[in-house]
This record gives sequence, C-alpha cells and structure tokens, in this order.
Amino acid sequence: MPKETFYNLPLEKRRRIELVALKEFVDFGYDKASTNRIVKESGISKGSFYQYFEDKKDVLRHLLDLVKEQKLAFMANSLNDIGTKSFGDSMKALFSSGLQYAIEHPEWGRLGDVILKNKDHPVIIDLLGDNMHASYSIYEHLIRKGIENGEVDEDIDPVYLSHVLAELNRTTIEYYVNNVKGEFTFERDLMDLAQGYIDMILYGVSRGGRKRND
Amino acid sequence: MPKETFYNLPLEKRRRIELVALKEFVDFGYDKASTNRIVKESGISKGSFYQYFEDKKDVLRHLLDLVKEQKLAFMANSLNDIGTKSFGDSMKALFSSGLQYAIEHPEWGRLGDVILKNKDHPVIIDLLGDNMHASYSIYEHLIRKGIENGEVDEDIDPVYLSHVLAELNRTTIEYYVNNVKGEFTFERDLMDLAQGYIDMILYGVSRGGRKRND
DNA sequence: GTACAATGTGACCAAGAGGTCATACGACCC
DNA sequence: GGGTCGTATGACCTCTTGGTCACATTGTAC
Repeated sequence: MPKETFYNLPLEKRRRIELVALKEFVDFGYDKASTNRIVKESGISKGSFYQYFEDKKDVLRHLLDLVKEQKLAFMANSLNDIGTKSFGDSMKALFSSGLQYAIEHPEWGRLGDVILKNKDHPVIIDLLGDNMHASYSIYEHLIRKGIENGEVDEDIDPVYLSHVLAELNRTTIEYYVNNVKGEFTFERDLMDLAQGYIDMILYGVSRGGRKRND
Repeated sequence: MPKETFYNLPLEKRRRIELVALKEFVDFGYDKASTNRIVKESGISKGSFYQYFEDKKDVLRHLLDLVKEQKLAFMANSLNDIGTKSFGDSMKALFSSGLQYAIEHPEWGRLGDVILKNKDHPVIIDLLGDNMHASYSIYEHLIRKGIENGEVDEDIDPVYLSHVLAELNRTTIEYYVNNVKGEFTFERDLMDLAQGYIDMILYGVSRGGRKRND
C-alpha cells in the first residue's frame, strides 16, 4: 500500500502520478517500467517517489486496486443478477460490460490486458493472489451451472473451458479495441457484437451449426 | 545469422550452447534473458559468445530458425494436403500435429508460446517479420475457403476469427501440456482430444448445438 | 623452429536499473 | 527568534545489463 504521505498529497498531484505510472506500466510492462522515467514524467524527485511508495511493486499494487475498484463498480449491474440468468445471457453481460469498460477507459482497460498477458510473472502472481483464480472461477462457476441446467455440453472440461473463455474474452476485446476502435460506440452495435460473440461460443462457427441465421 | 565461427564449432558444443540459450529465453523471455547467464551456463567466455553471434537478438533469431525448420518438417504431412481437406479436418490436422510437436519437443514448443505471447515486442516483430502474418494467414485462408464452401458462417469476420483460432490453439496446447502432461501420449487419445476441440469450434459448447453427442 | 590465422578469454565499458540518505525547505507553534 | 514536523530533493550507492577489446592460446604450414 502507498504510504500516508501519498494520500496527504493534493488530489491533482496524486492523479498525475497515478496516470504517469499507469502509462508506464501499460507501455513497458512490469519489468521494463522505469521508476526513473516515472519520476521524470510526473515531475517529482526520486526521493519523493520513495516517500510515497514502498517500492516499484507497490505502485502497481495501487494501480491494480484502483482498476479493480473502478471495474467492479462499472460491472456491478452485470455481476449482480448473474445468478438469475442463463449461461448465454450471463456470458453476454460479462463480455459487453467488459468491452464497454475497455472502450470508456482505454488505458485502465489495457492495464488489465497487460496483467493477464504476464500472469506467469512472479510479481504479478503475488499481486493478484486469489484475484486471478477468482476471475477464472466466475467462468468456471457459470459453466458448471450451465452443465447442470443442460445448457452446456457435459463432456467439456469446465476448468479448460474457463481458461478458453477468459482468453477468448481478452482476445476479442483486444481485437475490437485495436482494430475497430470508435466505430462501436453505439449501444446497439455493442449488443449486436456481443450477441454474435455469444452465438459463436454456444453454437460454433459452422454454417449449419449456428442458430442465429437459421 | 550466427557467424562462421559458430558453425565451425564441434556439433556437441554448438548444441550445448543452443540448448542453454533456448532454456534461457523460455524461462525469462527476451528482455530478461541474460547473455551473462548464457555464457556462464554453457561454459564459454563472453568474448567467445560475441564471436559466435552478432548480438543477443542474433541468438534468438538462430533459435527461431531452428524451431521453424523442425516444426515445418514435423508438420509437413499435415500441411501438405491441407488444401484438399474440409475446414474441420484441416483444423484438426493443424491442431493435433501442433500438440504432438509440443509433447515431443516441450522446450522448443514452449519457445513458440513465449514468442506468440510477446508478439508486440519490437524485437519479436522484427524477427518474425512476415512469418507471424503467415501463421495467421494459414487460418485466414482456411476460414475464407470454409466460407466459400459453406462450411463456415459467412457472418464471421475472417481476420477476427483467425486471431481467435490462433489464440485458442495456443491456449489449448498450453493447457494440456501444463495440466495433463503425459496422459495423452497415445495416438488414440490425441485424436479424441482433437475431435473434441474441433467440435467445440464448429458446433460450440451448447448442449443442443453440438453434433458429436446427438 | 617461425609465422600466421582461428579461436578463446575475462577485465572492462557505459548505461540504466531500483533504491537510499543527508540535507534543505516551508509551515506551524511557542 | 528557535524548534519541530512533514515534505522535497538529487547526488549517490550497488548491481546487472549488452557489448568491446587487447591479449593469450592453439593448430597448421612451412
């Protein structure tokens, strides 16, 4: 956790440091992110930096706390009634609110991607702790429920599928944020996109096998 | 390319250096891979190292050449008749020979994973050059052919799907190599696994939507 | 033997990393 | 004025990095 000194700072200065650090981690990843660059870019001295944070890891921890808080608030609606919906609708809610978050908060969204991509890094493992497992568990939980309901094929290994879905979610959001950018801002387009995505998961990519265009 | 001096070396010494370097890149990724560690581990001097290779990048280039050569030889059969098969069978051939390669050459297989995971790194982009695009293109080509045949849903963006399939392929192989290890050594198991994988892609994960267990 | 080229060596370099610390500054209290 | 407390500073530390280079060793030809 950042030290008290950091929280005593004027809000504006705090935000400035956070944004510079965020950009640094997003642009360079954990290892290559440079504390020297962060202090230079945010116009503070090296000494101050280490009076605000324990160490480099502490900065990333703080950013992850922020993004987690933000994203949970953002996705609260989708997550709340997840127990009441079908597998497909739950997945759709998860995907579309995730994509919407990535569109509205591009830098913070990219932090999530960078973290997920470096999920083998010891520092990331340490920082995420149970959180990582938790994010897989959401999928796993939905899958098991889906199997019980008869919505999901019982032959599929739920643990395997949870990995696939988490990766697929990330890949898809990354693809649309990178390649399609601002073209999908309308709620309607986003829902169409999500529907296509869910159909692909549920019914596959084969022509005859899909439901939507029957 | 490695310098002539390197190729003049006794084969055994060359292999030793290659294996140490491979392990280093696989364990640490490009940036954190240390030339100092490589020379220490392989029992040569720093000076010799730089008489064999231009620079750090040159070593990875050499390893990528080796793995590419190996893997192409390994997958030659699957790749040869890819034009003559259906989308599903081509995908199956691609997946199962890829998995088999990963099982039989774990370290070299992991190098491919590490590279694919760091595909945004400038050095990796430089080294892979058109190769990366080529690997996506295989998928893209199959997808477009599948759409023409009426095998694949025409509503799906082929470029997007090629990214998804490449990622899915990697995730699945990674999952089975990490979690299931030696249990799938028999040809039969491997083909079952591949069939399940392809069915998931073609017909989705929904109970009713899948063909295999109708 | 001498000569010459190929190969081997490790001290050395500059750059950058994360992190520390003695010192200085400014606001408040007495 | 003096004292003190929270904050700001940048020179400095050690460590590791990728890469160099003057020199030593070896092998072969004559």
